[in-house]
Amino acid sequence: MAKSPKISASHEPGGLIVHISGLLPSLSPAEQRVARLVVSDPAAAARRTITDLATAAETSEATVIRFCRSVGMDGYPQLRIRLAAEAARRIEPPDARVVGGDIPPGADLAQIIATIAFNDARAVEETAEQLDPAVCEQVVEAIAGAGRIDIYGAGASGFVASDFQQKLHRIGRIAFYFPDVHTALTSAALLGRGDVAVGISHTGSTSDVIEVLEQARTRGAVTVALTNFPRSPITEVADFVLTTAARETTYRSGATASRLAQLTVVDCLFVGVAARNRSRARKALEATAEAVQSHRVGASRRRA
Amino acid sequence: MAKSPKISASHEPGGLIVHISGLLPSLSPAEQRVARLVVSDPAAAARRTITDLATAAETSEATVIRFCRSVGMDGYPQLRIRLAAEAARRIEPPDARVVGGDIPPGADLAQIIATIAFNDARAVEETAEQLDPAVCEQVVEAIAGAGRIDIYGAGASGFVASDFQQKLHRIGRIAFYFPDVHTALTSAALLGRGDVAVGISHTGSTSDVIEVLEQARTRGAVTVALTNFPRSPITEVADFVLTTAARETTYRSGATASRLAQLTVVDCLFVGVAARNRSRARKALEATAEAVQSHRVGASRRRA
DNA sequence: CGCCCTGTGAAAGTAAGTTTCACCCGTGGC
DNA sequence: GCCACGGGTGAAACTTACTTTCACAGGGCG
Repeated sequence: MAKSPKISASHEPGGLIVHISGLLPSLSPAEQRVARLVVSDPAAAARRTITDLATAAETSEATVIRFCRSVGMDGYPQLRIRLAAEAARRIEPPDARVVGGDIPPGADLAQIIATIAFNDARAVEETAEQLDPAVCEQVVEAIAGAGRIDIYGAGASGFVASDFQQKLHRIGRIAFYFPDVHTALTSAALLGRGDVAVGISHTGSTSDVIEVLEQARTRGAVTVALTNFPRSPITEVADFVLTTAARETTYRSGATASRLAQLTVVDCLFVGVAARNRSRARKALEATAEAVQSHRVGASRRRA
Repeated sequence: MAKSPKISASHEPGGLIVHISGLLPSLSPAEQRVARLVVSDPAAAARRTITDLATAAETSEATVIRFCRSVGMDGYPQLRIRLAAEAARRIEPPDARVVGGDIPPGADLAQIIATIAFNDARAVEETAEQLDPAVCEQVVEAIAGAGRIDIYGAGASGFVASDFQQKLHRIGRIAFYFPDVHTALTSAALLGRGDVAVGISHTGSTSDVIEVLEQARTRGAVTVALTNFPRSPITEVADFVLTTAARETTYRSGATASRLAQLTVVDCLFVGVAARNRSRARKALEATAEAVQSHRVGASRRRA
């Protein structure tokens, strides 16, 4: 009854390595040698061929196979991939990323990259988490049914505004973005019921944007604010408020996290609007995609 | 040894899957079928034998081997264990989120938001993981020491280019961005040794950008490419190649993920450059921050 | 003393992975 | 329009890795 016929069948929950070291004493001497090698460096073992491992354990391939069966594997290849998986899992303590923190003066580039990426990704995730789908829904509806959409944003938020404008345009919505305050004011004055005005401001305190949004509101347009600060002035002139969740580290990070968060929100709105009218949006997108195709080189393969 | 003399050598630190999806468009059709299978379910692929995988991809074993070589592996067994390791690391299938996938037609807004945020955050994370700090370092050095920096980008990548320009400008570097090809070409022609040209193109196949970058290179400038595809044409005219890792879902997502990834890279470079000269950058940033302060309302509290 | 039983490796056998090669097909020159 | 060319491909030959078989060595026990 002893060992040859699969001992613990297929159930080694705690992890393969643990499992193996657990039944190490019940193995035959030659198998134990194999087991010790495997346990001491699973990753290395996974890289070896069966012959290689057998030699290292001073035994034959047959014994290695027997070992595989003893620990519940079908054969050597299976052991190998399980080992690789195991080894991969038991590494990487995600080191000391400074959550939302500053970047230490002596940091090398790899650290900087890790920190930035971590914060950026967090901003995106957290923004999505706290986004209110109900509000989004209403905004989407307003945009989808709008006669015209004006988008305002200054400085860094201007990029986002412009991006949003371009996106909406590509799916056939009539959208405008104005880099200039005066032009924007003029445009806002021409809005009316059934139109939508979107103001983007990270701080929520950019007077230009607030002013324009206010103008739009008095004209009867639905106003939407996108800001990081739920109680900032801009929210007072907005019918709907969408917030980002970027804990802007310091000025050093160039405010990219907030930008990413804004873009994510814009993307959600965009997809929401596009989803309202699948076929039309699809057609429009395909047409615009085709239009730029001619500016690509190497049409043969690298079409992506 | 004829055709595939290791292109991107041995550096796919971020993760094999990411690496493969980046390479995907540069693969031959049959190899692409294999790649897609592997990317869509690495764990399953790791369990298959080469014949099995070949059959599933409707191709021959030979092609699978070719695929292995194309992505930098020695052979199939190596791919297998790497895949297993990879699959193990990326734990937990985060519920029904369609990783890199499309958004189902019937999805409600909450689902859409979750999917988008997930993919966006992933793009940022994976991009950071696969960024080569050594290359970044060199690029940072070049930019930090450059007499002048030209940044090129068309369409969506233009926003990123513009953002980069603005960032560099804010820390006192002489940087330009040209929305127009002809102006850009003119500018490139005026570059020389000690200058840096950065070309941004998600596909890496935007002829305008490639052309301009090439021009810059012949003039003796250091050329840097930022693209999602490590083997795209743009890499041929670049001294340094930085890649993003956005598995662009469909056109529906409006290519935001790739934008975010690009911005993250730009942010890293920016912070890297800024870190090179802390005090000067700090002073410049403070000065520019002050300059826009007057456009804020409610100065008392919301200083952020 | 000899029997059986376990552990073992050599060798044979099978399956997996790899290389070679000829074919196809699209491209570009003549 | 023809032909040479070269990349992409799979069939088949080949090599290596894995698995099984088998014979034998040693040790306990009747």
